[in-house]
Amino acid sequence: MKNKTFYITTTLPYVNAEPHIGFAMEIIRADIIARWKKLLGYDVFFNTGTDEHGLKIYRKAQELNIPVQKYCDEAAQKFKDLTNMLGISPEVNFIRTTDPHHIAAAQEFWKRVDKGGFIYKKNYSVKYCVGCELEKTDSELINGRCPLHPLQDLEIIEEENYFFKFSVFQQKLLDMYEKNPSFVLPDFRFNEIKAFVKRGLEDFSISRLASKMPWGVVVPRDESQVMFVWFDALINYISSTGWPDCVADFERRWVNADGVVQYCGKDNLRQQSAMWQAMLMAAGLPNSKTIVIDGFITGEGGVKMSKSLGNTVNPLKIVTQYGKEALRYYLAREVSSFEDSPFTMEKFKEAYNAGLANGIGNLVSRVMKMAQDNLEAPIKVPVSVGDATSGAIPDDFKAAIERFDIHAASNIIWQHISEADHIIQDRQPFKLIKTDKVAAQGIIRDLCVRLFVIAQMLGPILPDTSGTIKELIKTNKTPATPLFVRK
RNA sequence: CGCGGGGUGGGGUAACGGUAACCCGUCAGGCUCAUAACCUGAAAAUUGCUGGUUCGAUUCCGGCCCCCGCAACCA
Repeated sequence: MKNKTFYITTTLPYVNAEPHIGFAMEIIRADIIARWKKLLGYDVFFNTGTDEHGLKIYRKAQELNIPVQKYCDEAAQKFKDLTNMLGISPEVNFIRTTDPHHIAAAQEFWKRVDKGGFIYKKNYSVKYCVGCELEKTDSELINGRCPLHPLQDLEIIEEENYFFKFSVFQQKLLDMYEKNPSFVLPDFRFNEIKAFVKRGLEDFSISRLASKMPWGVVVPRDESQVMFVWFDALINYISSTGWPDCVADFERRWVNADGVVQYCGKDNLRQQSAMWQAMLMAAGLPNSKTIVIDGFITGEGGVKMSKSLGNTVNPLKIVTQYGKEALRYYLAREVSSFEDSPFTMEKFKEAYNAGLANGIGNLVSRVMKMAQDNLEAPIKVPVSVGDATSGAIPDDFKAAIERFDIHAASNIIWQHISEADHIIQDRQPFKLIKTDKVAAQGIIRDLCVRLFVIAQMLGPILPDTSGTIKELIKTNKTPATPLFVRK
């Protein structure tokens, strides 16, 4: 029998800035789901990568006075390194929008959309601030003026661009939403995008003049234009599967997959759940199946993180200080699955001590010490540790993770940890062993089984810790050093 | 009347028609298998304000106040 397949992707971070905690959260969550599905026996295709075209990157490289490609190569390497540092599944697919295959795919995609009659040319006027030397959008302006240079009049630059007929997809999108009642999660985000589409859609420009900004995918049959970075970047979700060359892979990984999940932050709601879906429709390709929207990690007091406020958090620094499992723990358990959540180093340390050092770490030490000293042999554990259907994993945990509520799923694990601590306190096997060895051994074996179940659930979230615990149970050893040293 | 999210003990969150649960912190006690860990108990919330529905609302409805995103090409 052929394995069921599952597709999951993050958005591709734009390489004009250092990796930030928000993206770390997104990719860790996607990884948790990917690992979970793998545990269930799915053939999982897990995609991430880097978005490398566009004006901002072009300018950034110019500022640094290095070739754009070189800048992108270095930046992409940084994000690749990040995936290792965060303990992301090693088999993750890493796509770069500058990969030749992706570029070819983007051009093929364009051709199909064009063939369908959804691309046309028209004048596009850009508001340009000479002071900033940047194009400005209306939302950036205050009273129609650049807030940084309010005395200067904005220049209006007219250029001819290609546009995508987004407007004609309003009803098709609404119909698609209707047919897929959980297309966007959580539901309040789904409502938001529905309301947005109902208000009416405007066509958007999808190219730029190559003479002004050459760093992009060349438009087929018109070398004077390059694709606007959004358009090309979104296509990665299918070019990564092999489309259009390997149709078989595309069909297996995307078209016929049992799940096609796109994880993204709330700032990406429109792009993922409306624009990209319309683009797929225009190219005659099947839609995604689920879009999961994360909240933001904020600074103290719910304030937005920003460099100017100095409240940003570097995920690599945390990994260096506390380890990747600690960061994964925090992002899974302490951060709301769908709403904004604050982050401070103080909170992080508290959570680390409470959940990891005092929680799972301490429990492993106390249970395995008793087991090592009082059991003649390791307990028998389910042979196939990867078999999540064996009944070892509680149903409520399964349900929570299946609805992408990683926070709730994590809480269930820690309930089990607390329960085990209570059992030790109430039944005192360490004392009972002196008077009724058989009974005490029974309790200790039961505790080992409970610990094994906990390790099973921990698998997708803290893969290393899960493996370590299982190994200790199998060899009936207490850890030589604490799993998580108290900080 | 642009759209959406939120206001719950000192901090962070949960619940959701029947007087509030959890984590951190504080205080007192217990245990000794364990990482100054673990367990028990205590102090601490009129659940933003205000009307209404109801036998009963934190939970439903209306009004108001405040905070935060988004408001289209911000990749």
